[in-house]
Order: sequence, then structure tokens, then C-alpha cells
Amino acid sequence: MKSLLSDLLTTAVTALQEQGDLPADTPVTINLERTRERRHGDFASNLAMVLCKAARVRPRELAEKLIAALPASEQVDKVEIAGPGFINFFLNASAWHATVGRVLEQASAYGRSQRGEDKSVQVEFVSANPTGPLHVGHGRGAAYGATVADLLEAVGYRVHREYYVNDAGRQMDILATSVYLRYLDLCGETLVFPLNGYKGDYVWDIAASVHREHGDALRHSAEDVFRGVPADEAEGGDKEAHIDALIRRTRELLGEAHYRQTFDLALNTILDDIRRDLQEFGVRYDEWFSERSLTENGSVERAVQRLAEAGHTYEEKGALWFRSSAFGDEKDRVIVRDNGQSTYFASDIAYHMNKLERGYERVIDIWGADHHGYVPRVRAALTALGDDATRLDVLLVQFAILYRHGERVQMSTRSGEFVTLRELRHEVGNDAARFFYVMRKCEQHMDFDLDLAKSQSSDNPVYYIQYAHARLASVFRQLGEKGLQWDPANGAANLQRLSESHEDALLVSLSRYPEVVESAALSHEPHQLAHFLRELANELHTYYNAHQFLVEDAPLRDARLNLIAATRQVLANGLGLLGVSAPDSM
RNA sequence: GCCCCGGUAGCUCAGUAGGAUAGAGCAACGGCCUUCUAAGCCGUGGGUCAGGGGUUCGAAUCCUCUCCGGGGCACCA
Repeated sequence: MKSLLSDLLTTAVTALQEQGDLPADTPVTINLERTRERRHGDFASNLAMVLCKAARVRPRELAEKLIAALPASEQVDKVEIAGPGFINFFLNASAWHATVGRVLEQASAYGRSQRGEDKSVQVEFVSANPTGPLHVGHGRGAAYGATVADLLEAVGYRVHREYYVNDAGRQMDILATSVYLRYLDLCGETLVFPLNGYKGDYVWDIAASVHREHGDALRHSAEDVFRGVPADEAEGGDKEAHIDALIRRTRELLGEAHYRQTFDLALNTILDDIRRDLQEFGVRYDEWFSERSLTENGSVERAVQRLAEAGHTYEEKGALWFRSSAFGDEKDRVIVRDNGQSTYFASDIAYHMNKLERGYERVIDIWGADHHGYVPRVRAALTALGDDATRLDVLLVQFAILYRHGERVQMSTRSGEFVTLRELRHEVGNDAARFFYVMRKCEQHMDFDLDLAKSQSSDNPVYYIQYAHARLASVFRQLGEKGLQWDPANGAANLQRLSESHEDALLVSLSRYPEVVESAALSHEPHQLAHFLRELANELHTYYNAHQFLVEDAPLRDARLNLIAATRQVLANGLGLLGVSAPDSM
């Protein structure tokens, strides 16, 4: 509908250029908007105001010329000049009625498009360290990432969804050590748990598995384990030095094989839990990409080597540095430490190099906002490697701040004090959680009021939208019970009977849906769709209250049933894209 | 100190490639169920778009300064 008008305007501009009313070299972008007010017509363009300088005439004068050059169209009733020079288009009723047929014909495909031309996009999201269960903060990234991926797929992109598993590195060593210390406790040893250790209940569970499998076979006395270990912070020492020494002792005492076994048990137990959690949340992945594999197959080494060969590294104080400041970063970064170990950043360079090598047209990283300082150095690395860093989009999701009883809930994975995503899902339901998370644009800080979300009240907009869908399903059930028929063909032939203002509003919204999906997808803003669905539901509820659908007048009844069938379809399609169910009864 | 995000109704938020009179939900107040689900609908009140300056036909939207809130600035991951 929009593209039709856009074509008309393009034709008019070309005509004016041929007549010499407009310089031929003027760059023209057609800007066409839905109007907010009825009296401004259905669509408006500010074209005359944008081009008036180039044409050297007043906006309204140029608007007149444009209208005169506009080809006639069956869909357009009239075209007016208004205000400072807007060109307002009034479409005729049949143009709007045609929407109903399109929706019913395309059904679940309505709103989908080929805009993405099958280009490939990789979306990496959540990628939380497998050191504990997902918490509500990860939930936002999960819901947001899944929805962005689904939206892109809906508009014709080939999407690859990926989770980067940080299965190497110090945090994982801390986890394995925490498990071992809890295991010793289960064996009957008395020890002081390190401040920096992971204290969650799940660590006890994993320790219990170790104990079930090995009994006391891996037991060493606490005295032995803590021998030579510097004091923890509580005793006036350094907590980092303390935990590092404990990791070293654990490795020594367990031996590489048993250490690795404990490490992997912890990793896999938690990863399995994360997988199950996300799957239950309706979030699916095509790939779980292992960080460790990058080290093991030499990718990290290769990335470092490539940077070095390109002359972008130097040695200082025993470490190898990447000269990232030459590529827009604020300072240089270490990629290989003085102890010979590569840094997490080195793995990340290798990972992003790998992503681009896989040939995706676009690579999207969805990160927590606390990683924002990390963006310039990743881009710097890609540029230094000679890759095209503009293929990478980093979307930063601000934190969700939890409130309970009006007070902020403090969270920390380390301390084990947090609300898990699973708890949230069980308390408010998947639908409410998925919807709630994407209701706000990602760069907006989100206040997540647990009490509100937990209370199954109508405050939660997801119920409002689902209720609209359920009501419509109910109407079609009532149809049979009242002994009435719905003849869709007859409805299609009588769409001109839809002339109430409530019906007009619905028709406009239904026609707008594909534009909303496209806009939400291309700008990575699922909240646009969430807001649209709320408006559509509102229009439906209003219509429902104002008019009876199951009337005696068969042509009118059929026409209305066609309209609400289309509305039900769009509600279902939109909710589906948000990962929310569309129930037939509530 | 530097960097990122935000500041719009009592509360939570939409609205920014400049556009016509700034919108919604919740909360408050007043109405609507013998009729397709009242998890709904209708109505009323509510604003210095944080503040100053600038750009222009036109600024919540762009530029600049200031103030306030959140986050980030590792040889951690």
C-alpha cells in the first residue's frame, strides 16, 4: 500500500525533472508516513517541503505541481495539500478492505517478507559463563536475542543462532575448585570457603555427584589443601592470590586427569541446565560454540600470529601487546600474558575472526551493557586483521534492575544470591516473561517489578493481547453453538459493509503489520511489535464492545467474521514472533 | 578524569534518518454486564519533553554547555 504511493510520487518527481521544474540531479528520497489524524488523510509526504529549495519555489507551489504530475490510481480517492506543504493521500475504502483478503490468504505467512534476500546473519546472544544457572539479567538477553533472530528470519534473512560457551579460563577454574572444596566438606573436612569461590547450592549438588562417584578417593586433608596458600581477604590477605593458590593446589592434589574430570562435570552439569532452561523458554540455538576449541585447534595462536605478522603487536614487560590504539581503541591491550597464557581477549579475536571467515553477511553480537568498553577493541582487532569490521553489529542490552516490595534486589552469581531465570519463568510464566523482556527498547534501563510481574493481574499487557485472541476464538466457537454459519466467500464479497469507524481503525492496523515487522526487524527493536500488538488488541476490544459480530444479517456477519478472522491471524502471527502463545481460551 | 546509556504525566514507558494539537498503560475519579469471555469498554483530570544556548519555515527529536541517575574504564572472564 505504501509502496504503491511511493511509486506514484517517484513518477511525479521524474515528470517534473523532465519538465525542468526540478533540477535533474537533485537526490530524491520519498518520505511517506502514516498520518496520525483522519483529516490529514491516510498517508502524508513532506516531499514538497524537502525539495522546495532545489526547485526554488514555495513548498505549496511545488506540491501543486507534484500533484498535477501524479498518475491516477484506483486506490486513491483524493490528494490534498495541507499545512506548510504536506501532500496528503486519501485512499478509498476498497483499498483498505483488500487487506482482509491478503491476511486470510497468506495466513501465517502474512507479515513475512523477502526483504533480507536470504542473506546470512549470525546472531550470538546470552553466552553467559557456565559457572551457574542463568539469572533474570540473562533472561533479557535471551528474550531479546531470540526475538531479534526470529524477526530477521521473518523478513527473509537466513539466521544462525549461536551461544559462545566460555568453557576455558580462570572463572571455570574457580568453579572447579569450589566444587572440590565442597566435596571435601562432604567428606567431613572442615575448611573456610574462599570469599571468591562460587557459593550457590548447585555447587553442593555437583560436589555431591563427585562424592557419589568417587567416595572418599579424592579426599585430601584440608590442612594439606591449604598448605602454603596465602591468606584470604577476611584474614587481611588478597582474595585473588588466595583463590589462585587454591586452584593450583587443587590441580596438584587431584592430578590433571581427575581435575579435568571435575572441571568437565561442573561445566556439563551447568551447561545442560542452561540448555534446558533456554529451551523451556522457547529460545533455540543452532550452535553452542566452545571457547576451548579455539585454543585446542590453534585458532587463538593463529589469530595472534596474524596480528604479529601484520606488525600490530609488540612486547613489553614480558607480555605481548596488540596495538589497538592505532585502530580507535583508547589504549593497547595485552593478548599474551607474561606467563605465556593468552588472554580472554585473544580468544575473542579468534572467535570473531572465525565468525567472519564463516562468511556471514552480518554478524550480530548481543552483549550486556557492561561490556560496552569492549566493543572498540574487538573492532580494532578485526580491522587490524584486514577484515571488514562494519559487518559486525554489537547490540548492547541494558541491565534489568529487579525490584521486590519496592526495593532493589541485589544480585551476584558469586554469592549465590540471585533470582534465576527459571524461578522467574515458573512464577510469572514464559509468556509474560518473554513479553515483558522485549516491551522496552534494549538501550532502556528496565525496572522489573517482580511483584507486579508475579501478580497475575491485568497490569501485564501480555494478558490483554492474549485475551483479545481468546475472545475471537470464542466468537467462532459461539458461531456453531448458535447454529449460524460463516461463509468467507460471502464475507469477501461484502467487505463494503465494513464502514464503522472501529472497523476502519482495525483495517488500518492490519495493513500496517508488515511494515511494523520489517521495521522492528531491521532496527532490531522488538518493542515496536509489542506496542503494535497492544494497540491492535485495544482496537479489537473496543470494536468488540461496540458491535455485535454474530448478527442475523448474513452478509454483514460474514464480512465482520472475515475481519475478525484476519485480526485473530495477525494477533497470532505477532505473538508468535515474540515467542508468546496465542491461547484460544483464558 | 575519559567513554557508553538514560532523564517525557504521580509511577512504568512509547514517540528521534526534524513535521501538523506530545501519546499509552498503571494509579485517581465517574459510568457500562438478562445480549459473541467485564483479564473488557466509555468518560474526566493530569506535561516547563531535566535546564540554558544554538541551527531553521518548523526541535521531545540535530549541535553545544550544565545538572541528575545507571554502567564501564585489568597481564579477570
